[in-house]
Amino acid sequence: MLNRNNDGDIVTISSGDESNELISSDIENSEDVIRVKRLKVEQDSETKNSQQWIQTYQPNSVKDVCINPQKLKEVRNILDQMMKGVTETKLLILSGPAGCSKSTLVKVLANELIQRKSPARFMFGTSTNERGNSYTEYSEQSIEGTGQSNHFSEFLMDSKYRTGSNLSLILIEELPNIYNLSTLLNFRKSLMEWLCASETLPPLVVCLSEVELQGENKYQDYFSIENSLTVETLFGKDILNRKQVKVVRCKPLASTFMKKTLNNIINRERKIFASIPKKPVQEYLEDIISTGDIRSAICNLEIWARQYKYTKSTDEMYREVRLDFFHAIGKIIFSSSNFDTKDTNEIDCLSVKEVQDHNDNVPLMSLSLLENYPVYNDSSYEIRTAVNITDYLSVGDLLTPIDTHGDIVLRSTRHCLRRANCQGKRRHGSLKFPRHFKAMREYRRIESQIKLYMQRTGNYQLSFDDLNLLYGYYAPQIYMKRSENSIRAKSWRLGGSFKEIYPETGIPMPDEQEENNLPEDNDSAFRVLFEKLSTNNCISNSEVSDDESSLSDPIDSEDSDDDLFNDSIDNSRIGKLVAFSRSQTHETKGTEQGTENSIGDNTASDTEEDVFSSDPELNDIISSGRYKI
DNA sequence: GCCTGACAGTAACTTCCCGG
DNA sequence: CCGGGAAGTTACTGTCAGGC
Repeated sequence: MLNRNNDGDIVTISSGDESNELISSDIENSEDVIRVKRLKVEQDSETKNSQQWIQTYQPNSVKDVCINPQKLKEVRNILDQMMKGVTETKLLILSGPAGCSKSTLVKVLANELIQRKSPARFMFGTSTNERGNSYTEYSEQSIEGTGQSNHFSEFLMDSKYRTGSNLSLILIEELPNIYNLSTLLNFRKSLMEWLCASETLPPLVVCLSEVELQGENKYQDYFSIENSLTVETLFGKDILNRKQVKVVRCKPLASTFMKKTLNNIINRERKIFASIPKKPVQEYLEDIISTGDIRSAICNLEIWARQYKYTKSTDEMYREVRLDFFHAIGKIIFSSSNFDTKDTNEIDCLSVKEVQDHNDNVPLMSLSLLENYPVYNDSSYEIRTAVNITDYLSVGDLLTPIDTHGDIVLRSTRHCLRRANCQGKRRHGSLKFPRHFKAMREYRRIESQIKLYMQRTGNYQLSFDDLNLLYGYYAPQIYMKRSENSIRAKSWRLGGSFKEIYPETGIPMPDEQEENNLPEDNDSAFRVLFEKLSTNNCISNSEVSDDESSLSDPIDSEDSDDDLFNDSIDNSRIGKLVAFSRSQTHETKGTEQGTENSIGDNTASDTEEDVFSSDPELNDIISSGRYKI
């Protein structure tokens, strides 16, 4: 109802939508009510805007919790029995990765079960604070004036009396400093006392986000709470073996449940998502859903959606760059259809000008024209035309330092094709992607895989080159070699699964499904691989397919959907890779060792390396500064 | 002795169907 | 359209036998 403060302003009104209906009709039109309504709307709007989605969409009921229904059912049954006192279970341990809705589920279930048990307590409760009494959460700051190691035991002592009409679920999400031995022992001792107590106790739940810690020694030779915070290392076998303890293990959330929750948020935030095309939203959803962490997924989705209109998806920009680029090639090869009404010379001039206005990457344009001029009339023209085009492209290449070299390349190609002696109706083949694009796509794909792998394993110390070498080259070798260091690696790896690697073949690329199948843990293969890298740096099979058909694809709809396609050349990285490859090649030649066990034909690959390292054209490109290193 | 693949069992996930 | 349940699928783990 309405109250007034000393100034006569209305300051409170019953919360909830129903409250508005309670306002009597005789004051419906008064200024006060209008003012109150406006204030309430503004406050709600401000509160909502200032809150993060993770707070706004925090589940209030069990049906809103993003979790496997079977898991929900299991936990609900256990908690229900604990609250009714019909089970011997006194401690429920919920373990699993972060963001799998463990603690949210417990809090919501506590509200539901205790509310059902004693509804009178909640009849007059209107604020979330009052409703929060259904669970009591441990916090290191919750008890003042107590030594740190006694925090927890004091908390449990106080919690013992939260039974009967004062019933509360005791939730431990925040742990005391269990890395201090005496605190850990006190923690276990307090729990053991709780389990052995004869009196009726409130339900005690510990939510543990299991983590594998990565210290300086990332190859863990031992298993302890210092490197693995798990149910076993935290509680110890004495507690876990007791019949009063129940452990429920949760897995990362399945995509179906996360998709449902996130789509619900997208629906409710339709104002923000209205300006974002559906496709990037769905692509981003798939990306964040794969983590199995609903909390970080909601946070990431919010940041992504709010920033989208300013930054846009980089993938989309790449696509636009690519499409513009291929339109430009088409305008040079076939001339632009925009000027069909004009005479031929004018069409050519305008086509070239249009391309020049929008593309300044002349070397890439030259390369693309070189690969695509044969599609004009399916190469059915005099050989002289082809010779002239390649000559002009070469001249344009030589004249790179001159500003007008792009003009020469474009005009001469258009000029030659315009004068090509073609009989009958002209028929054209499909334009092809330059191998540069294909190579960049592969480069970015591997790079993103490595970044993901580094994120997952926490191995930030190793460089991109190191990881590429480790997982693209040494891992399959070590695996295939039946030595004492052989490792049976079942998990995901760069370059494809091991079962697809054969001694006589190169390293296959992972297929689309496998790309998403990332490893959960850092496997011990890293150790052997790292040692291998530091003692035996050599590359013998860095094969690059020269098969033009494999590198140049016709433009089709399938390629248009390729998100990883990108024209951005990271010159510094290319320079580093070239320098790295060369240094490895020289080392290999100098030491003539370490390649006995390498995959494939060493002679052939060595020859390729020699050709690569002594390529005068490449030297010229690098020394002329066209690829700045 | 080690590696590998086949097989079985289990748990979790996905899909489909049905009723409200 | 949504929720619940059943059935099918997938992933993971452990065991065992055969090959090197």
